[in-house]
Amino acid sequence: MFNLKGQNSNGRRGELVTPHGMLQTPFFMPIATKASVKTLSSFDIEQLGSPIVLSNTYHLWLRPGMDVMKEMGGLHRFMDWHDAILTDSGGFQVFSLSGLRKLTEEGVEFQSHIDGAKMMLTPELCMQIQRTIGSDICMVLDVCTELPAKPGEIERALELTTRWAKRSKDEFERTREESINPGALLFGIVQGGTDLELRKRSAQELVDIGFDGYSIGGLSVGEPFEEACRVLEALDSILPKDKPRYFMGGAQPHEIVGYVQRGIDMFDCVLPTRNARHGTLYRFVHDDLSRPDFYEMIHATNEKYKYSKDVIGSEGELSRYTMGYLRHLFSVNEMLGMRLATMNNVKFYLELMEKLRKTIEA
RNA sequence: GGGCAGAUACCCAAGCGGUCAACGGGGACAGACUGUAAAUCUGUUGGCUCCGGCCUUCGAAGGUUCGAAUCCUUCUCUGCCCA
Repeated sequence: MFNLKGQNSNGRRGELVTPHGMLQTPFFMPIATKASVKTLSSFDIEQLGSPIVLSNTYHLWLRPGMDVMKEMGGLHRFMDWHDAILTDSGGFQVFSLSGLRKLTEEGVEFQSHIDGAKMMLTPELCMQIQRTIGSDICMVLDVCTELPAKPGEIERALELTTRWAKRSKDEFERTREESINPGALLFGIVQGGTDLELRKRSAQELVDIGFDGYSIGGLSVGEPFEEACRVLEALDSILPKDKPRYFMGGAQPHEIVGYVQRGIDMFDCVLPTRNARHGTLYRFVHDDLSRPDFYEMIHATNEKYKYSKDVIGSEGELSRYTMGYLRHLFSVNEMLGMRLATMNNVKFYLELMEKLRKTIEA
């Protein structure tokens, strides 16, 4: 259930109720693709204050596999995570593993990137897997296309996504009662590339089917920020006001500000966690989020931090260590460096969302 | 004292007459990363540059040659073996 509490030029402010807690929107989800936010424990994420993490159907399906997931009582118990979980469907892997899959009406035939085994992921199986995982917010299996795409490809992907969305919803309802998490939500995924007419069509078809929320997929795949904004603006009047809107896969902090202004309620992105592992840290520079330079990205590995006694962050664990120490950890490839950087960046994104929520309320 | 092997850029290490400012690693430096096949990938790593080149380099000093990191001589240093 979604409760839109207010809306203005700064964005939408709401509450999303899931079986594992009520989430204040807009919010950001750290990514735990393979049942772990890389380098962090569930305890760490709790400490950092995230009420939700995102995991992945395709990856958990391959490993540990659904027999393990079933035996261990679902992902919440498996990773000892007590708050909400959203699972992506594997639709992004249609894009990122495009060399290893074949699309048919029936579903996606993946050639496992691990052992090469051929595995068929259908919209129905995708729902069953997410039910077994015990996800709170499930995604329909969609077809995420690359940009630019060959003529007709975006349209075909969109149409297939819609047909799969219908099948997904039917299967989602069919499996509700037997599920370990019957109160889970199901989101449809809007496709259509950067073609506004296709986008509107995709959204309308999904709205006709009816979902608990609407994801905007197929963005953050290389298109310019302005182009993504146009898509969001085109969708605004079609997507129901009383349902949450989820921008899949993005973005950089200043882009998130722009997307929130255009009505987005939910985000996820690998940038904070991946960048952290690669030594790039986010930090606030100004309080005014309308300034494009309200934050900076620094390379902790840079020589200029060699003798730096500045602490990494202002509070908690991060206030105990210097940039000089962090730089050292990265130079000698000590895992703690990646962990501290990840904590810093996840904290940054969570704080960004907190600031945005306050901006809307003000 | 004698014999053999070797000395190449920050380190290791190719090269054995011209296409060599010198392969490949490592290190160092810089950058990229957007629903995670990602602790990954890319670039730079002698100096100067009007970006066409120019200059100085392969232990040292001489020499041979049109031309040497590559061949010769001597020296210095290192390792191994024999006395």
